[in-house]
Amino acid sequence: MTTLENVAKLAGVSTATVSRTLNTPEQVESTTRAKVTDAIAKTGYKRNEMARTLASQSSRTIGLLTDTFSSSYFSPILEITTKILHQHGYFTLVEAMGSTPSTTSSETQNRAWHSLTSRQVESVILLSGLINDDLLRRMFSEFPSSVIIGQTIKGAEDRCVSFDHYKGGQLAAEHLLKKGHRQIAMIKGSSYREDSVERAQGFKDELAANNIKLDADAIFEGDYTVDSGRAATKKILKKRDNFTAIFSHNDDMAAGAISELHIAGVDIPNKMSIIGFDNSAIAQAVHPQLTSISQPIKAMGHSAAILALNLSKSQRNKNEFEQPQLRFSPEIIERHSVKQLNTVAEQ
Amino acid sequence: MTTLENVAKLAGVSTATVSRTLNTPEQVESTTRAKVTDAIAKTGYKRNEMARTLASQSSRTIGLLTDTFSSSYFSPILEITTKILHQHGYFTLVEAMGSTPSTTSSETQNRAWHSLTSRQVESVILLSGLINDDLLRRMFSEFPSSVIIGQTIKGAEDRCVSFDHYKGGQLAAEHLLKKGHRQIAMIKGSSYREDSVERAQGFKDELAANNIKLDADAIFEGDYTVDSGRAATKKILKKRDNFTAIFSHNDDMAAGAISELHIAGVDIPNKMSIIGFDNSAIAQAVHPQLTSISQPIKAMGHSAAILALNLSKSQRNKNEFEQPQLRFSPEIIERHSVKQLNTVAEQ
DNA sequence: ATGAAAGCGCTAACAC
DNA sequence: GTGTTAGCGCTTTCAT
Repeated sequence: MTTLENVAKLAGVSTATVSRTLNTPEQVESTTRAKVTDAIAKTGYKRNEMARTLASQSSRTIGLLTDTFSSSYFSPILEITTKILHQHGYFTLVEAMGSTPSTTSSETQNRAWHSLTSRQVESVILLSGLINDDLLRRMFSEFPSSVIIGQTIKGAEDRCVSFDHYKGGQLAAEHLLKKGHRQIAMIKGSSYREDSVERAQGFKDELAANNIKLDADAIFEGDYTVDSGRAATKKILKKRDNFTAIFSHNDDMAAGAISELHIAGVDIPNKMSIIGFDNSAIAQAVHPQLTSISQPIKAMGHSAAILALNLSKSQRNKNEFEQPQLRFSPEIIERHSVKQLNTVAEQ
Repeated sequence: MTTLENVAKLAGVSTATVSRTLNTPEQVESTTRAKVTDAIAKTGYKRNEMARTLASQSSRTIGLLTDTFSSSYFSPILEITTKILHQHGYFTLVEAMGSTPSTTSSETQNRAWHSLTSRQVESVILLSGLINDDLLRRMFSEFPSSVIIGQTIKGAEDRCVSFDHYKGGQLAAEHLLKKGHRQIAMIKGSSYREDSVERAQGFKDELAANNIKLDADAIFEGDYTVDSGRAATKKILKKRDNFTAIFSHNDDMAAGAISELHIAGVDIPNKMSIIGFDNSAIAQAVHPQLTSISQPIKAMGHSAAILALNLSKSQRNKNEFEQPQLRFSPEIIERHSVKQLNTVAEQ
């Protein structure tokens, strides 16, 4: 392991000079800079980021904390955030906390959090989803440079990147209504998730505004997996035979629904329409391709990264970033899973 | 920021003692241990892993280097490796290098590598895929404690976790043959990927062993995306009308194929059978559910993690792990996308 | 069983 | 523009 000191000796300068040519090259004369650069090349020197962190009291790293690595949000968020952070000389550290409060030991959660903070992250990006998760909120409050994607926390709105789930639900209802659907079933997500209750509420309210009531027996619960969508659909088919459309709270469950409908011989969209949520990769892979409410994940990740950078210690840098967009709106991506029903005056 | 020294003062002991009660509690008397534990609780002390790394000359962290974070392998591998590494007090650091040699600047690649090594990772798990990637191989050779998932490198077989892609190709062919198929198209992956060429070779060889030739005009190329599967399938349908089956080099492309066949009104599996590769999540989400060659990703990740741990510096630990399985075999997961053709004596 | 002290590799005043 | 030096927070001999 070559150290700064080795390089310094070889170049015939002090360690400070080597450090300078590495960090602020403009402060060192070009001739000495050349000597140093040479020595670095010869020795194959690589700086030790750990020592650097300790000495400079700044780690130039930002944590990304998710519920589970298999979440469909995780990869795109990780991709965009690392890209941006790298552009600014920052590293990313990832940890997972477990998908639900109950499923995960608080030990796991604490370990994840500790793993991040003990490594001196300057900010952490919380990938939310869990509601009632006191821990998450506590982390958010206790770590003043953390930002959160997915919910808005009172009194700290400027650290929250959020999405209008309520409006997303409305949009889904509006679309189905416009297409003439009146008998609609909903496959919702866990009641633990705030986003899911908001989606449900927006959907219900929009229907209600059009004098349509979403009956309790038209609501089915899933856990965001393909299989749970399949199971819910089985129940839907058993329950009543006059539904013409299904609103699913995510695309995976919608895919399960589609699969189950195929098996039951129900034609999509002619006998049953379906609309998903998230516009994730799977929406384009199923047949018919799924109409879905899109959440601009990448853009939200982008905002979060900028926010995190702004809040970082090392960000004593003169050039601050412009304040990024914090609130994002849904958009409907029409594909081929919703049918225009023949005009019928009333349900 | 409370430091070890603060804790030591409050407890009325030396920093060494605090350090010991943290790392080797059995070496400190229970009464003093209690004092220290108290002080730690009172101050809310969290150890600084960076300083610890520097002082102990071991980072207890292992790098995971992938081509892209959106790879379908990445999440499951990350999930299993972090789980195992955590169990042994290790952290995981992730980086992405870019998906193909051409698509990515060598700067990006070097940055990724540097990000890992400069942070003193004790081992790195390379998630392979790229062939001809000198850089990857160079990293592997230059970093004696690195391990690789996905290919076997001569002279370092004990650091390689690999999968028998050739046999996978054979298995696919054997299955199709057994089901009576003779006119078969193949959607292969990039020729840059060794795994893909092996899959193709195994497939061809098995067909040849049964006196069936896979003509050049029955081979179509994709890039592992759903869309490329769709595009390839368009070509297949245009090319000839007597294919009865398609072998796709991954499930995403197979999903694209299924989608395109649906659009073209080709019944699956009655008019066209299809078999995928990887047995990834999407295989269960499409309709009909996809028969696929499974790659035991989780098990492979497990092996890699154990291997990495064994090669780590800090692993001066007395208790070594048993040598994990290094070579994995394919398995066919039958679902509903391949039809048993009515017995026809000859093609 | 515990303490003193010397670093780990680097940065950042502060001098020159 | 460059060198000297004092740490950053911890671990780890080496004494006691």
